[in-house]
Formats: sequence, structure tokens, C-alpha cells
Amino acid sequence: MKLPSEKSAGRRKSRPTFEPLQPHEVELADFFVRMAGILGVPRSVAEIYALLYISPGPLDFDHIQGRLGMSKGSVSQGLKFLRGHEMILSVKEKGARRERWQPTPSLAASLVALLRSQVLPALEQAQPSLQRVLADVQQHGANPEVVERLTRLNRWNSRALELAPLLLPPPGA
Amino acid sequence: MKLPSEKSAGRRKSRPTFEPLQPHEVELADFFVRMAGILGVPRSVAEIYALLYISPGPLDFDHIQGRLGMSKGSVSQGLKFLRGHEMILSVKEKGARRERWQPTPSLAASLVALLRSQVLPALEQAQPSLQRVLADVQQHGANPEVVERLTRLNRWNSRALELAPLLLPPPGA
DNA sequence: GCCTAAGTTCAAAAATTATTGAAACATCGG
DNA sequence: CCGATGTTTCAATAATTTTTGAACTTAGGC
Repeated sequence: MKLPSEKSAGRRKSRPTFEPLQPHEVELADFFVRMAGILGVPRSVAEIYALLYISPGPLDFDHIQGRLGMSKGSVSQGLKFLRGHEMILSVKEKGARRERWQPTPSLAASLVALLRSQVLPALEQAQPSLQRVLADVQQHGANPEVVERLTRLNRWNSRALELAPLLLPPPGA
Repeated sequence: MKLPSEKSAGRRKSRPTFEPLQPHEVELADFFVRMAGILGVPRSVAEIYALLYISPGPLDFDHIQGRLGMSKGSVSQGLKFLRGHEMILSVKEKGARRERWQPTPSLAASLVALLRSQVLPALEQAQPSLQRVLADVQQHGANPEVVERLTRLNRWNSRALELAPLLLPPPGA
């Protein structure tokens, strides 16, 4: 299970080398990358998540960087993103300096959090805007069909905003 | 209602000029652009849809190009995309040369079609891949936690595939 | 069949988004 | 506090995606 490339073993302090991804790990990563793409999540983030997902235990910063062969910056930002969306959590062992990461128990919940963070702000921001547009159009005595469309759009938006907290409970509920 | 910039009116064949978007039209376009962004739909496509959405009647190619100030190529591709996802339909008047476009009656249905076209292929493609990964991991006698995760992921994927045709009926059902 | 208006294609340019890596910052054990 | 390890930041670069426009194709009227 050890790579032979680690010559003259005993040297301390030398930067350890990491195995490149195994075929099945790559395949899983591809899956996550694809899915993430739909939501506009960058490849590097999906790769990190996939790696944690298929790893038997929590991984630290250097392992992630090493196995994926990506830059420190990307790993840092990726972890930040995943943390921010509550998709991973850290397991800091007592007396250990570094944090080690693993996926949150429920992928479903993670996805919900992700969606929430993308859609909700857009809906909120839209509300006043849509109302202004509708008012404007009504004032200009525009085509009834258009007024009807915009009215429906407004209703939708409001409805979605009301429903959101039920379907997508805010972090901590 | 007529712009004054159209000097010495009677000249035939001269390319007509179009009014730039009104503020409320811009505001609606921004809304659609934002929402489209979440699904990875390009700005130009969202702008075209917004314009059709807020216009009192169907618009032809040149009007779209003129009012949005975008290239022929973009208009053509944008309309192709919207057509492909059944988000607009054409109203060709008898004896008229050009097609004129308007939004499909139900925006909801349009969005469903859009989602469908993005998510379904990914799920389908994923199926065998996920199964391979699971098998691989089981064979290598990996951590039970990981096996469990992958099993759940597989179940999810299958479930989603079964449910998809119900929630998102294929075009023409 | 030809000619012209209408629309499409696609390679190149522009715009946007993601990644890198070096420098700055933080934190812990001593 | 110090020094070293661990992490973040961010400007520069690379990669990707979108838009443009000119050449090409298609369809309709005559």
C-alpha cells in the first residue's frame, strides 16, 4: 500500500508525497464536478468535496492539496466555500495543530443549504424591483396581457419567499 | 410616442432604429439575468426572454436585435436556445416573411423544461459510473462508512431517475 | 431557376471566472 | 514574546465562456 517512490525513508521534515487519485476516485470526482457545474460551483470545490466524501476518515489541508495536486489558494478557498455552506465540518483532535475535514452527515441537507444561499438572496433582492416594474407598467396603461404576466411573476416571487423558510430552514432551525 | 431622432422620415429601406430599453424594462431584464445566472444561462438569453416577456406583442428578429443592441449571432443563438427549451414560440402571420416571437404561456413549465434538460442527462450519465465506484470500493474492502455513503448516493440517484418523469414530464406528455 | 431578404454558423475577440503562488497573517507550544 | 507551522489573501495568470460579425446557407417571391 505504500508507494515505492519514497526513497531513503527516514528523513524528517521532508514534504511528504501523496498518491494521485485512483481511477474510482476520479470517477466519483467527475460525478460531483458535473453536478456542481449545474449550480455554478467551481470544479476545485467539487473535487475537494468528492475526495473527502470517498476518504475513509477526515483529511487535513496538506493531504487535500497533495492528493488533488492543487494550489494552497484553491484548497483554502474551496474549504472556505464548503464550510460556509455547511457541507463539511472539521474534526480537530485534541493536541493536534491542524484541522481535519470530513463531509457533513447529510449530503441532502448540504445541497439544500447551497440552493438556499443561491436562490434566496436573488428572490429577496427581486421583490421590490418586480413591484416597481409592475407599478410602472400599470401606470403606462400597458397591454393587459403584460400586466397579467407581471402580476403572476410577482405572486410567484412572494410565494417563493414565504415558502422558502419552510422548505429550506435557515441554518440552525 | 415616436422618437424625434428619425429625421426626414419617408426614406424606404433605411435600417430602422429602435428605442433603447426603458428603465423598467432594464429592471426586469436584470431580474431575469440574475435568475438565469443561477442556472448558468447566459445573459443574452435572459435579456431576450425578458424583452419578449414585457413586450405587448410578439417581436421579430430585428426588433430584438435593435432594442437590445446585440449582435445577430447572439440573437440567433439566444432564440435557438429558448426555442429548444420551449420557452418561446413563434407566431408567423400568414403572408409574412419573418417569424415573430413571444414567451410560452407558462413560465413555470419553461423553467421545468430547462431544469430537466440540465439535470436529467447528468443523472443518467452518472448511474453506471456511480455503480462502478461503489463496486470498486466494496471490492477493495474499504471503510464501511464510505460504502454506506456511496450506497446512499446510488439510491438517491436511482430514485431521482425514477421520479424525474413524474415531476418533469418529457416534452409532449 | 435566380435574386434577395432572413437567419445560421463558427472562428476570433472580449468578457468573465477560476486558479495559482508568494506574501501577509494567525496561532500555538515553548 | 519567539519561531515555526498552518492558513488566508489577493494580484497576476490561466482557463473557460460568451459575444461578435462576416461568410455562408436557406427559403420565398417572381
